[in-house]
Amino acid sequence: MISNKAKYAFRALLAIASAPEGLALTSAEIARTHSIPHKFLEQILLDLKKAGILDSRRGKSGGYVMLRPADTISFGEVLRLFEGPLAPLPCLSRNAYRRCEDCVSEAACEIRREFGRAYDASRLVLDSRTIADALRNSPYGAEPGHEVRRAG
Amino acid sequence: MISNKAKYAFRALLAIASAPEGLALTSAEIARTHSIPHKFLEQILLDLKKAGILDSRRGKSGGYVMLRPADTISFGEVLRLFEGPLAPLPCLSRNAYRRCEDCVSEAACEIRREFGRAYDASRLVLDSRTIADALRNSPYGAEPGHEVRRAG
DNA sequence: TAAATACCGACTAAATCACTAGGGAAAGCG
DNA sequence: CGCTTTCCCTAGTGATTTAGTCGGTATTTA
Repeated sequence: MISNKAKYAFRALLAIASAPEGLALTSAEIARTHSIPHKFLEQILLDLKKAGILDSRRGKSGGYVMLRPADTISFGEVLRLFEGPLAPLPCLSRNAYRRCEDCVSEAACEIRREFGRAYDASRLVLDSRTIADALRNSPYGAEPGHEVRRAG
Repeated sequence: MISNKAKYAFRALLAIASAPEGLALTSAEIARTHSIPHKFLEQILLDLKKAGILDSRRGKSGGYVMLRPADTISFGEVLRLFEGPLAPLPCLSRNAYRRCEDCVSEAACEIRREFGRAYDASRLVLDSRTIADALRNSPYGAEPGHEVRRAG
């Protein structure tokens, strides 16, 4: 199970990415429309900003906008931001490799091998699917403002 | 990351499954040879017994043996035993379905859809690969005693 | 009967989760 | 300037989970 924090981050990102280009959404607005505790959401948006995913403006008519285009932001990247390494074993993480204590041989470890298969499978999805993809296939959702103009 | 508990469970299971048929391994033995805290391992083996995966004998020359054959025990089953539902979202779990609070529409939820893809991919691996599979493909490991006799 | 083993319940210290509290800093408006 | 609105930052807190430990009981076998 992913954390609420990560889930909130995705909700917020999807909202910001699907807003008309240039229009900043405030944390209060997003919190209200998506039932996310406001102060908690502020922290999350801050993290997304520090990660270089969002940009922000202060003061009246301030808020958050996308910094990078939505089609360059994968689910895996965001998930790692809030959950840490996604690998089921430390010895399978590329970013945060750590040898298992008491591991005799990684090459011979059946557990590593089997979980490696599972991890490969899910990583392939998580690291290739982007926020833009998710919005594009959405049955009701708009396409992201950064990619395609809405008809109107 | 999976818990130590689950990792210990896999180590112990693989050890018991690869022991000669009928030979019971004691918790102390497994703990020693695999660097697992003994009392902690006892709890884990108990859980595996309660789940109908292992059987046990008490007293001198007691220990643990497989109850079900190793090729009927998937990694997913064992993992669920110790980690609870594997689904990344409660609304994606078949066994332990729970609606997300504040979910307007599951069909329209982009997060659910994308994580559904990732979960499908890893579930396919985890629920199909068995303890026997893991031992069979092991470069150094023996084949499980329950399946095939060792040459000798 | 003694030793070895599985079985059982309670406890604990540390970490993580899901927030809340209480501000400060900057931008814009009048 | 001062006021409001927003983002920004740090600390704290109660509940839960993790990773065990501790101290024993029950059962089997030699």
